[in-house]
Amino acid sequence: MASSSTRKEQDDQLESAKAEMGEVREENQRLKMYLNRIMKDYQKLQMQFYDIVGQDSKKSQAAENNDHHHQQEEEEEEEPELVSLTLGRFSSDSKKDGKNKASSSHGKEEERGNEGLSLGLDYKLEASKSEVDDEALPNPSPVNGTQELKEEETWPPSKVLKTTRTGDDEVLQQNSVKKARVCVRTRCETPTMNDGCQWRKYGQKIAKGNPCPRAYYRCTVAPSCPVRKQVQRCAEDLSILITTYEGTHNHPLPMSATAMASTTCAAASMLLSGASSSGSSVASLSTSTANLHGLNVYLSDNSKSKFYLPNSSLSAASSHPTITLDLTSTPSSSSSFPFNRFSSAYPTTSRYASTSLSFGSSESNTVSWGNGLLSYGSPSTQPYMKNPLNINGRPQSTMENNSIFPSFMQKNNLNPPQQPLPDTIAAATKAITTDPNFQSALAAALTSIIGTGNNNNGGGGSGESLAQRLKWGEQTFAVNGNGCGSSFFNKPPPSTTSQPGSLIFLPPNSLPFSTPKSASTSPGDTGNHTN
DNA sequence: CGCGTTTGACCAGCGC
DNA sequence: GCGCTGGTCAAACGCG
Repeated sequence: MASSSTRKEQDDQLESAKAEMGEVREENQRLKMYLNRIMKDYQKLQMQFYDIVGQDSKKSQAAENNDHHHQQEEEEEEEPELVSLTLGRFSSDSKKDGKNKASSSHGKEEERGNEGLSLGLDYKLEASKSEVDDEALPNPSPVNGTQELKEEETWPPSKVLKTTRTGDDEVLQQNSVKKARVCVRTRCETPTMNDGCQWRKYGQKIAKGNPCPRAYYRCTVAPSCPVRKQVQRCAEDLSILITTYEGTHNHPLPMSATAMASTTCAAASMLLSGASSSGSSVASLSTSTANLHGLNVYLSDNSKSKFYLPNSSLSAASSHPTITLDLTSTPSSSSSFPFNRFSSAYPTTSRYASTSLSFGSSESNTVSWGNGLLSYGSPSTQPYMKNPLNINGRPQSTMENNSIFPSFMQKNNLNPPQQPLPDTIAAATKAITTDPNFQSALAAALTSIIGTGNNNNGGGGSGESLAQRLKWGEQTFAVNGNGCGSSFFNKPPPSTTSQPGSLIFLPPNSLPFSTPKSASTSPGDTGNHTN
């Protein structure tokens, strides 16, 4: 009797399991359909976009003859390609898009630009690989995604703008919108995290609430490059280095820098995609946390707190949407995600959402990164580079190694970084993206993040008009213009067919973490030489 | 001598 | 309006 009953139970379970599987299959089918639909919509929009752009360019050309302002626009058309497209994302249409962005300050165009943005990330990623980018851009910055977004949002500090620093680009960047920042938290013993770029320190300041001085760096790869970064130690954990990137590289980046750039780009894209939907959706994002198989996606609404320590002060300047990539190894999974405390520590009073992505070691798949490269492995092997690359043949060692905490560094007698191999990175990326758990988790996370958002589009944004409403299952997603993040789902990789029954993800190569095939340049100098 | 860092001063934004 | 703070500038300094 008992045995039969148990057997029956088993059968029932089996049946139910089968039924579930069937449902899941149906779900997958449905998702596929949606995906196809999205693709069609995307293509349609793309076509429309091209048309509009084409018309627009004609108009502007005509107008240029009569108007100086338009002349400016034209100039922008030249530069914009570097600036707006630095992301390298848009392929053939990138130019057009760039143009739009350049003139994004004007209504319609802005919309279009946004559209391009929202749809473009994939492009960028592809483009970065293809020669299109190079062809299209005289001075293309292959990567750095953040940039374009930021570019679009402008590199804000008005002061900065006032300084005649960037000339043409400056004009482009003078959009009123605040630019997103990408904060990267890494467990890095070195004074600064080497991201492959060349930086020059132009200032240092002690921020209130944090005994550790904050160093200001400017990208010196190109004289006119607007990109800056702030480096600061975490007051609570001096081993954690907080690097904040702002701006867009308007120049080609060294291979070793592309990884970071891409990643920050994606992060910013994600942030902006959320932020673009304006306050309400941001708010919806604000409390979302998801553990994506080791990839913690944390969306918080404390722009004020940003990534800083709870007790560190965040200035009023916090009006930048900030996304935080937590590359520190978090002892536990998402639930104890370090930033949680931040969110709790800071009431959500901010104007912009702060988004955190944690690549901690919550699971077997640990992805941490330093030196512009990802390392795939144990958190303990925190990669860092003491000796920055010699791009341009200049010794960079002095540039970033004036540590904020030299003594600290010396004390800890840092070990030479373990250089992550490009393959490793690719493997990590692949592992993450191909993992069904990841995909499903991501789907769930997205559902919770986006779906719950409802995207009320409370206002502000240009988003609404641009918003493409996508029906995803029962959820309705509004994909807003700025959202590169959304583009993750908008377009399946050209070369890769959508993964069956799962969300489309960029192929590892096109992921933010995609790394230069030859990361040779970078870590070479595993230099132990301390300053 | 050139280049990069250091550091004090200055400016602007924000909150009270 | 005032004070605080973050961010930037630029002269001085140090190093190779």
